[in-house]
Formats: sequence, structure tokens, C-alpha cells
Amino acid sequence: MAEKEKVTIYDISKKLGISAATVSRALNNNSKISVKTRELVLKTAAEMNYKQNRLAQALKSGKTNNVGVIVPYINRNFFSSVIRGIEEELSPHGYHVIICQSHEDVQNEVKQINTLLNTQVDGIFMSVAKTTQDTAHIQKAVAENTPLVFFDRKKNVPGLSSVTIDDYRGGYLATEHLIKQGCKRIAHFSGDLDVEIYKNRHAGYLAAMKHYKVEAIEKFSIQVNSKLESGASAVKDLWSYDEKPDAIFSASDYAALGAIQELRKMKVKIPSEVCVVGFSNEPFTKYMELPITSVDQTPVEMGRNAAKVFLEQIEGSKTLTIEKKVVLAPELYIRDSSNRKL
Amino acid sequence: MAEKEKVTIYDISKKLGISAATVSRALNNNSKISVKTRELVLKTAAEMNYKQNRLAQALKSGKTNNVGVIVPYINRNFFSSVIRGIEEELSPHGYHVIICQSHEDVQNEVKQINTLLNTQVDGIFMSVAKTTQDTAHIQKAVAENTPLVFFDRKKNVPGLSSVTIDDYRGGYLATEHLIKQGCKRIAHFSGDLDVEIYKNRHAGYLAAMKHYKVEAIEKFSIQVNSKLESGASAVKDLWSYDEKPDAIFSASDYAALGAIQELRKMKVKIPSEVCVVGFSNEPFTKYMELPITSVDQTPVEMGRNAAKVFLEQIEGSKTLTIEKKVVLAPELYIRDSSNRKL
DNA sequence: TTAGTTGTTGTAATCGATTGCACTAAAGTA
DNA sequence: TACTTTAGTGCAATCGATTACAACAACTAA
Repeated sequence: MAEKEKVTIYDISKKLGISAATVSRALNNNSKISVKTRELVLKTAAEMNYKQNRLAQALKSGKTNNVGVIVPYINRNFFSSVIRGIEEELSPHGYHVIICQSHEDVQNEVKQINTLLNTQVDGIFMSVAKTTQDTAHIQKAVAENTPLVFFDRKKNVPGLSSVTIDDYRGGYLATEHLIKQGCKRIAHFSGDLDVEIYKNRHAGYLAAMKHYKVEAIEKFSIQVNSKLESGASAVKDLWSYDEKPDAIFSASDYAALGAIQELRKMKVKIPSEVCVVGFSNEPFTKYMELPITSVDQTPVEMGRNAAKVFLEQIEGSKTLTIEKKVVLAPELYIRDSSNRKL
Repeated sequence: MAEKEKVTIYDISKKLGISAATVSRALNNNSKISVKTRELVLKTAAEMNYKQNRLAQALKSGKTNNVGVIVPYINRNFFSSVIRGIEEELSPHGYHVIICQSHEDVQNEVKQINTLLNTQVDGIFMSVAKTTQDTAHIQKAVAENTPLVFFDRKKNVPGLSSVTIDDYRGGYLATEHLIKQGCKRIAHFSGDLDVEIYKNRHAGYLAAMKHYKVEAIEKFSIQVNSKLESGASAVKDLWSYDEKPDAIFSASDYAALGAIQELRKMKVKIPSEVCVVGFSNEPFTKYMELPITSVDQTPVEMGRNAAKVFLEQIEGSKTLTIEKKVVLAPELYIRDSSNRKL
């Protein structure tokens, strides 16, 4: 009884004694069909609870209305927010979003791209794994004519568009803010400088220092990872020096938090003695007893923009691929950890 | 030049002067094919860079290897973690995960289910919107024979499986823990009691109170939403009474945090004067200067389990649908906000 | 030598929707 | 009245892969 009774256009055509072609045309609002027939078909289709089989349609048209998103981990706030942006922008256009995780591993990236191409997605969005160097797998998407848009972490592949934030500017803003708080010895916790985003944040930091003629002490630049312990141990290192920093700009919120916890243990007062600024505006930064100043990457906006670039790309002339680089402005959220003017 | 040259089995068959059927069989390791032919086909397919068109295959087989997940918002930590679990469990089986957001609105839920059914997904996972009452749209999936598995927020629909955590037990554990800390006047911040999970947490709270013979003062049960302000204002209400609570078990981490912030303003000492326990184990709870005790819902496990239920359901006999209710045990993470034995 | 196997491959239908081309009948024109 | 348009439909091929059934060759058994 609970038989899956899938109604096709043939069922409708049989019932009405007309051809399936006519039914199809009526359902698609084709102009060369009489009003009478169209209404009859539409009415019958509704009655029979007809549902278009998008699979068949996809096979015929070569368009699945599916897009794939590849991120390192889907449950990182930043990535899930970008995906939210993509979904919300694309959903009204009838697209579905398929998610894939690379687990920060190029091998997986390769597999995911291949299976996505196999399932004939209409486009791919991706933020590459930290370790990704070779871009052969990405070129493949280009070769198959599937639009691919990078977000946040990109690679330079000719013909491919990207949406990123201006990490340089983020680094600059954060540092400038610290300088304006009166800080003179500003340390920087950077991520892996081989990764573009961290390199840019670092460059922004240096540029601000230079612009305001504040000396950037070399040993004050420390490489950390996005873990609390990493920030804590960096603080320990820094405070072993005679001259101690009076501010920290961390490229990671987690390292910033670790630093704050360590500083508290050392009874260093924040922000009066040391100001701290993080990066990413992770949800926890605003919930702390001492809320942490951070650079927001506007992830939802990033997703929306990536989606828009994709839409332009497929709606535009198929043959002409336009490489588009969208750079979003980061926003500095000033909170207690660096606000001396309370 | 960058022409999308999709190689089909016909191209292979033409090149080798054999039929497409033979090629198909060779590629599918069909037993009734000579080893020689098979190897020749496989070799040629590789040379021509043949890629199976899974769309055509899906149309033929009626199986897309896609599943849909419907959640209120994808960028809530809990939901994205569940999705991660689903993805990681299903991906090795060749499934892709399509995500949809209901924005806590039944209308959207209806639309999403319909479009998912249209695209012929092999299964649907969902956590219903808070306001969902009517289940007609869900029944529809049942009628079309598409397996649907609820997680966390479920509805009672005959034949449908679900994976949830034992909210009752979570409420009980949290309350029991508070009692063992010596708390006697334990308040409860509940969510909307019409929502099953909140009702159960509340019931668990009451059960523990009863079991340990601690009086559950009625006006100490306050309904809040998942916002900081809500928790803060609930604290204000409570502290207007002559007899004040010495513990708060909040069904929401956010309300718990709001409560803590308000208590701090009032110079109430935590945990010595008041112990606080939250629910969900949001990432921020462990990062606070005063880390917050919370009930973990093991979201990734929940996702994995939901995926397993789905797999059993489709791999088992198609005709026999088994309703399976998986209930996971929540875990209490005891942290400083309620730990007096430091 | 003939009938019966076994192994291998081809033919053609199928999944459901779309669409170029052909055809019919009604309307318009001379 | 005879001829051209034009609106409305149907036929059949197509998208790419799968598979029941038929066909055929080679080989075995009688």
C-alpha cells in the first residue's frame, strides 16, 4: 500500500490521451501550447500529485542544480558560516549545496573534487587545505569546465575566481588600533607564514608599524598554531625577555585567548599593561568576562559573495570565463581586551 | 580547446569496435565477460580518461547516493557537528550530503522536504523547527518511501527512526551533580516546555530533586530562551525573592552565561555561593575564565549514529521498515562554575 | 555427425524529461 | 475556390548507463 507511486509525464499523457511531449511543454509553460490544454494538464498534474523527476531533467540538460563545497572541517564556526552564506544565496536560485570535508588533507581534496565532478555538480566552492601545494586536481575542474570559486584560502590558478578578506588590511587595522591605544612594543603571533592569509596578516602588521614609525622588534614575531597552549607558551617566551611587549596582535583567537590566560596567571593587567587583539571573531571572544578585541572576517558575507560570483559565471556567456577576485573588508570589533578608553 | 569532452561508454565501444553493453559490463566487473575484453576495456577507459556519469546511473537505478540534512541553521555549533558526524559516516559509503536550513520555520521545512524528494535523495535527516506541530510534510517522505531519520528534535511519526540524547538523563545528571555539591535550592532555567527536549530536561531535574528529597520550589523554574539577556533577567527575578537559589541548572548554555555575568555584577560568588550548570557544552563554556559545567550532547556521535540507522534501513530488506529509536547518553563536563571541591 | 553446453557478446528496451522536425487542421489571403 | 500561414500536437531521438533476452561460436558428449 505504501507503494512508491511515482507519477511521470507519461502517466499524465495516458490519462489525458495526449502525448508526453505536450505534457512536458504544458508544464514548462512553452508558448506553443493552447491555453486550454495547458490548464488541463496543470490541473491533472496537480490532481495526480505529479512531481518532476529532476534527475531525468538533469541528465537531459546537463545541469544538476547542485553545487559542492569543500572545507577542511564543517563544524568550524568560520566555515559553517560561509556555507550558510552560500546556501542562503543559492537556495532561492534552486541550487542545493553538497558539503565535503578535506580534513586539511590534500589527498581528500583530490578525492572530493573527483567525486563532485562525477556527480556533475554545476560548480564547486572551496577553501584549500593548509598543506595544499600542487593544484593539478583543481585544474581538472577547470578542464571539465566546472566553475570553481575559492573562498578565504585560495590558490593562484589562472581563470579561477576567489572571494577573500583583505587579511593585510585586517592586520593593519588591528595593529593601528593597538598603536592608537598607546602601545609601543607590539608582538605578533602569526600562523604558518607559508599560508597566504597569515603572510598577509603579518605584512599588514609590519606595514602599520612602519607607517606609525613604531619599531617592529623581530623576536616579537612568533609563530603559533590555533591552540590555546600555543599562545600561552608564546607568552612565556616573550616574558623571558628583558624588554616585554605591551601588546599582542594574534592571528588566531585561540592563541590570543591562551595568551590572555597565561598573562592573567602572571598577574599582568589587561588592557592597562598589555592589550590583546585576536583574529576571526570566534563566537567565544565576545562572551568572555574580558571580551576579546578581534578582526571579523564576515564569513556569511563571504559565502554570499562567493555564491554571487558563481551565479555571474554560469549566467554569463558560457564560453567567456572571467576571473574575478573579490576582496572583502574585515571589521575590527573593539572590546575590553584592548580598550583602554573605558 | 578547453572543450568539455565527456567520454561515455559509447566512445569506448566505438573505439574498440564492441558494444556499449560489453563496455558497461566490463566496467562493472560483471562475471560474464572474458578477462581479455575486460582488461582491454579498463585500459582504454583509463587512457581515454573515462568518468562514469553518475547522473545517468542514478536515473537508471533510482539511487542518487545523495542524502539531505535539514537543520534550523547550519552555523550553530551543535548542528554543524552533527552534520560532520553524518558526513564522516556516510562518505565512505559513497554518499554525498546536501544541507538545507529551515530557519526554524515550518514553511521552509515543507519546501526543503519537497525539493529534496524531487531531487530523489536516498534519505533525509532532520531536526525539526521549534514551531513544527503538523507532520503532514514529513509523512510525505514516508509515503514516497524515502527513509527519514530524526536527530535531536524529533516528532512522533509512525515508522520513522530517531537518534536523540537522553535529555531526561542529562537533566537528572546535572541536578544530581548540583545536589552532591551540597546545593539545596536549585533553580531551573528551562526552554519552551512544549518542545520535547526541554520538557525532558525539566523532567530529569524534577526527578533528581525528588529522588534526593530536595524540594523543587515551583517559582524557581523559569522559562528562558537561548539568549544571555534571558538568563540575566531570570537571575534578577530570582534574586528578588527572599529565599534565593544556591544553584542554577540552565537548559541553555547561553542563559547560563548570562546568569553568571549577572551574578558577578551582583558580587555573588561562583561556585561557593551559587553553582551554575549549563546544557549543550558550547565551545565557549570551556574557554571562560570561569569555565562552565555543561551537559555534552555528543553531536558528532549523534550524526554518526543517525547515519548508521539510515544505512541499516536501506541495506536491510526494503519492504520491512524498522522504526529504531537510538538514545545516546549525555555526558556531564564538570568545570569550575559548579565545582566546589577544587 | 548431431545435439547440448558453456562462455561471450550484441540488440534493444528502459529510466523520465526535453525538443527538433513533421504533420494536421483551422484561419487568412487573393 | 485554391493556396499560404500559423497554431497546436505528435513522433522519435537524445541524455548515459544498465540489463533481460537473444544470438552465436566453440567445445563436449553421445
